[in-house]
Amino acid sequence: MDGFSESINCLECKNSSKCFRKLIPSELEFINHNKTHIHYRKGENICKQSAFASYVLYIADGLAKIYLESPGNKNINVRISKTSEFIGLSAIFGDNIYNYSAQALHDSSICLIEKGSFKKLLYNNGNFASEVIKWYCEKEKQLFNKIKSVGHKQMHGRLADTLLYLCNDDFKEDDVLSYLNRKDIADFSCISTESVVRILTELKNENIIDIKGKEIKILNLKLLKEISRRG
Amino acid sequence: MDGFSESINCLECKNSSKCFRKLIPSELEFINHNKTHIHYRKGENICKQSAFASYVLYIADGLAKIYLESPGNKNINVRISKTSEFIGLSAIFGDNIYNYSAQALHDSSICLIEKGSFKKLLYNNGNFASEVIKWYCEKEKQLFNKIKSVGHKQMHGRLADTLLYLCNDDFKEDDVLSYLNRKDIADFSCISTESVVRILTELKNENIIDIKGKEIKILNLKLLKEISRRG
DNA sequence: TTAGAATTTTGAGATTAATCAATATTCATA
DNA sequence: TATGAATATTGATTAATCTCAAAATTCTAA
Repeated sequence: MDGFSESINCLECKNSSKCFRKLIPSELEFINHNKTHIHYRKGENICKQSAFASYVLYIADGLAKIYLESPGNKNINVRISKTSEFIGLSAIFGDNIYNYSAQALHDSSICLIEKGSFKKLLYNNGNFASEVIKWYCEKEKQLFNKIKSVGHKQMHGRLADTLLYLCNDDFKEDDVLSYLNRKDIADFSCISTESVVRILTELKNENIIDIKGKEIKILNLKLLKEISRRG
Repeated sequence: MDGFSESINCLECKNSSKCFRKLIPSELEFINHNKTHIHYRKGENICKQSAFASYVLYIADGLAKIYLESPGNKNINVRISKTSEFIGLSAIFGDNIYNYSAQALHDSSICLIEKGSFKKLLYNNGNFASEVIKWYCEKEKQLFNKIKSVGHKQMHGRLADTLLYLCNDDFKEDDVLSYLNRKDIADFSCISTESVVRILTELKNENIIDIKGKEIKILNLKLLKEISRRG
């Protein structure tokens, strides 16, 4: 890791999450004194599944791939997290380890907030804690969708889900696909890389998507959604 | 639904969750005035995925199957929830609908807590909110495990995961399997009912489990865990 | 107790998707 | 820009799993 510390003040942070906006200045000051700030280069691991977790991570500015590791290099990509999102929040109350790994998709600046301090704020500020709960609600919903996709849909439906996720409006500005290869798309869909390639070609031939290298454009959203729905 | 209201006082509730123990008496009194209490018979739906959610549900006494519904009667069983657990917590902040369905496995008594009131308590009591976050942490971890299981493991590994879950010590007193049929086990593992039957027979022949009707006993835990690990 | 319904079990065949191997293309960098 | 490495693509084969059908068993309610 090639990280270096910078002194960025939480009170002046431009990329404050909704959560942090619920904090009063003295609380922000408190966070500010209990965090460090690290720069990660593209491709570096921001956190590793099963590693001891002393910090809650916060993407001050960046883009990260969140994934689960299983024996035999069988990864599952869970989501892409961007600026103003948390990584490893569950470390606060859980087993003290990260439940997933995160990798910087491009150079990213990450805040490491000391776990105990974060916890203290949650106890003292229900408003702040409520925002964190809100965040969990959203993520839980995403995970249910993933389970539905991977649990019962066949390849075409799964890949459609992945494409719909990655080409989602939330990522419009982020050019997410340019940082992902076919194996990444496969790991999102839980199918083999070869199958991804084959189905992408099919979808292209049917004019449902357009492919130029890494770039993928959805041409027929309605049909793609139908493929997702049918599974 | 054959529900009937009872007047059970939250301040005297024997099955209070860890969360509720963080509330002060006036807050419990507040909850008490903003909840109703309903009795569900075995097999009845406690909530339905996509239904409008005005309440957070709390299992005062009971056992429930939590599952995701997909088009074509393809259900996925997510977990078994028991006394002192919440159902539909995410309804508080999400789309105002339940993300999953819940069915009473035996006669169960459920508290319906008005959503707005629950929210108010979260805002005002960070201690309470923190317990809710803790609960989410646990559930998130379970969902990640499910994704790992269903995402890349083959039938044997998935079924092993299901058996390990259902025969878990947490359910020792609950006799969970007696309320589930082969289709339920299949829906937990995301494989076909026929495959479940076949693999159960294999596992029995290899003396890894013992089967007597619905009852399943794990004879060789180490080996079953190995099957789960190998996928 | 018994008939009918529902569930479980077994087998065979069809389908889906992974794996392996070979080739083509792209990328990074010397 | 030339070269090797990494990634992407294609095809053939193999393996995994589902589906369908039928039989056996268990459950339910008259």
